[in-house]
Amino acid sequence: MRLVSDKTVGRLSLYRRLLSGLRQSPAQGIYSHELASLSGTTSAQVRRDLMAVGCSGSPSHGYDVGQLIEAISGFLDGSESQGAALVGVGNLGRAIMTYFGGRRPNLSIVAAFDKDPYKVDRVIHGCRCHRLDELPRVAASQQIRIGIITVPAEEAQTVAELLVRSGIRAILNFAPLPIRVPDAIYVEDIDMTMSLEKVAYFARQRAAETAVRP
Amino acid sequence: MRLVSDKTVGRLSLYRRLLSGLRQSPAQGIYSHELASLSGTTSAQVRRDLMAVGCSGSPSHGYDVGQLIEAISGFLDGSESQGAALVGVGNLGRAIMTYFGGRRPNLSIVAAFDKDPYKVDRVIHGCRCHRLDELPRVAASQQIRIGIITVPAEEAQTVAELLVRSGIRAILNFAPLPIRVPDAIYVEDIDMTMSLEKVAYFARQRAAETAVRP
DNA sequence: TAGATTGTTAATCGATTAACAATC
DNA sequence: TAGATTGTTAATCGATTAACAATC
Repeated sequence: MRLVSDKTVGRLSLYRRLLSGLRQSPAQGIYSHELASLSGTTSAQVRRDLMAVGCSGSPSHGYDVGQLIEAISGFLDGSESQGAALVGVGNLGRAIMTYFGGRRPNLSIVAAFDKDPYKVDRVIHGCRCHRLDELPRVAASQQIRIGIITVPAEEAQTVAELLVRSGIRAILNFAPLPIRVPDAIYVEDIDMTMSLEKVAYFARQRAAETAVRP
Repeated sequence: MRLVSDKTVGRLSLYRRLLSGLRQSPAQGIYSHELASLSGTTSAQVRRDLMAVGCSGSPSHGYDVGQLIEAISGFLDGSESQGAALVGVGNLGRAIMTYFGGRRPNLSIVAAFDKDPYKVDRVIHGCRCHRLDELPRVAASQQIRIGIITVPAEEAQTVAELLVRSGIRAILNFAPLPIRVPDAIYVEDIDMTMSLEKVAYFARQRAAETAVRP
């Protein structure tokens, strides 16, 4: 399979969800401009992304919806299912566990970790909560390669290093500070504080712009 | 104030948090490469961002930390405080409310909304939960210009349109589908499903790379 | 056929990076 | 002074956009 960019992978994830939600007959087609309109991109962008996963359409019928879903799934999911480890069973951590709870068979949170002894050994949303120092053992035994960090900022770096030592290859980081890991580890940051402050900035800016208009 | 890009605003938000966490003497300086190392960017990037908010440093002492925090705050926060409205008081919504609860006096969630009558009129994390149809009235009376969407995907578009009708200027969207709003409205998407699927993809890819190595 | 869409190449755009004189 | 950093301009890079022949 060809090498694709970070952004393309993200758009493919969105395309799949949009296509799955269509609920039209399997044989029906969809044009690139239709998918572009749904996903908020351009039709050229859509065609390029779909080409990257080996999909081709026809000028008369566009792309086959069922075939697209299958191709994107084959590209994103691979052959075997993947489990993720979540570290930090606070309010946010529990919400994330619920959010991803039993969504997809190919990708789910299979183990949670916390340093708080009161949370250990409880089952939250069908997922066992372990002691933090059991991470290497559990990650190895369950072949976990994905880590999710939902601990406070000051603990994020320590947890990141523990995840890396436990054999994790990619991290979804919710802590509001960047973590430093080896280049071989993929990190995706979700910095909600940054996002809210950006929104606040542009809300003020747009409001000022409108106020100036005659 | 000069016009800055979306990304610069995000980085400034991060710089401020990093600088606030330093806890060094107010008179002490910081070099661009130090801030770059903390934030995961380059020193040239840092200098360009700081120039955008009118900060200048000296070759001998770098940038004054206190002055930087003040300049970035002046740029991001503006003169008056802003309140945000959160729509969708589910697991994720409540976690977000806790997360941003009483953080900053300049920016906080001041009202929550849900269509579920059992949630209405309760106070969650010091924040009153209103009926969804009260959004226009509450937003107008409290001059709310920021909206946060934490409802399920299928309700996101309806809620987005209600927010726009209520005078909101910028939206933080947690729903896993893009929302369609007028160009004048700023939208920041946090698509956690996309992020997790990206992480899963690269975890698999990186694992495969390592496996191939001799 | 006519008309719209696909696949692919060339052009554009913006952001990042490199370079370097000015500064402390 | 010498050495490192700043501020600013030029070069590079990558991604997006435009263009257009091939296709149905």
